[in-house]
Amino acid sequence: MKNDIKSQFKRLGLKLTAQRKAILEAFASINQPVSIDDLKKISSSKKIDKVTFYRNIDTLKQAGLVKRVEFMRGHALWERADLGDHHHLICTGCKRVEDIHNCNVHSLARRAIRKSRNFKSVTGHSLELFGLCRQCSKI
Amino acid sequence: MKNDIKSQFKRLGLKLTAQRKAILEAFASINQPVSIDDLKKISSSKKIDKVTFYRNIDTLKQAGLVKRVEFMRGHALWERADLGDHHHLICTGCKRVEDIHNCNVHSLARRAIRKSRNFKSVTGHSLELFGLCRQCSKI
DNA sequence: TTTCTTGCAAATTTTTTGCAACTTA
DNA sequence: TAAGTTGCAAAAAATTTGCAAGAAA
Repeated sequence: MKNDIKSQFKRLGLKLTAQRKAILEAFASINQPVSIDDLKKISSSKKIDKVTFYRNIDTLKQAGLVKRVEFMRGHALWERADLGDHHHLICTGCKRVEDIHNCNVHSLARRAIRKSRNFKSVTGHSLELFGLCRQCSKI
Repeated sequence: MKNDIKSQFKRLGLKLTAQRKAILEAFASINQPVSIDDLKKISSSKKIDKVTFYRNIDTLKQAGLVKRVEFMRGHALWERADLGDHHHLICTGCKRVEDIHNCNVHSLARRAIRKSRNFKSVTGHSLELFGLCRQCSKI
């Protein structure tokens, strides 16, 4: 069972179009969470309609290839799901983003479930730290 | 230095209007994060314009009286800031929300700052766990 | 009576939907 | 060719802005 994008797409009954290639390339070209608008800019040479981005992001999300992250910005941001479980330090000044690794949210999630009467399982989580980078904290 | 809302408002040069009272009452009447629309419904007897909600939520946020929480819903949710540092278990099925207490994000934040070359301080955080409640996991 | 707030209308921004034309497999 | 995908137009949803009338201190 191959695991490259092409096989993965085939398995899901998804067709590998030029637009999808461009979107995957856009994700591959940047390792920061991106908005629909960022994606549109990155692949601006291809003239892809914004609706196509919305629809494909949704498809990629269903397929488990991208994840949504929330930076309290009023619009969704997305990043590749194959970057491993990690979180972010986000500068509220300049919007700079740095990845954080090795935060064991899973043990925390297990404990939350154990303590809860109403919840049965945790299927996802979101952990983001907001702060100031060195430059912005000087201002 | 009194700390009731009235004094707090005065200190900030904010006027205590009927609309603001209604919004604070709406927040007090429910201990779940609420959207602008929820607030509008809760205080529907008062006929407050939606713009007034947006503007006052912003004011209350600046004043540190409410906090934004992100449940990946495509719109902002808000909750009182005086409920103590806690997080949420959110059912992706029925949208039920349960508070989680005693998650020490602060030590995690300290460690992230210590490890980072670029970041100086953490000023806020967001930790949400998504999952299924007992009822929704049966379906 | 000065300053801050509100409501209304309108604009912006973000996301979704319908449908005919077009690709991919 | 059949099934899935795209672009365009339009709608819906979420949020912001300008301004004159109104309320609070």
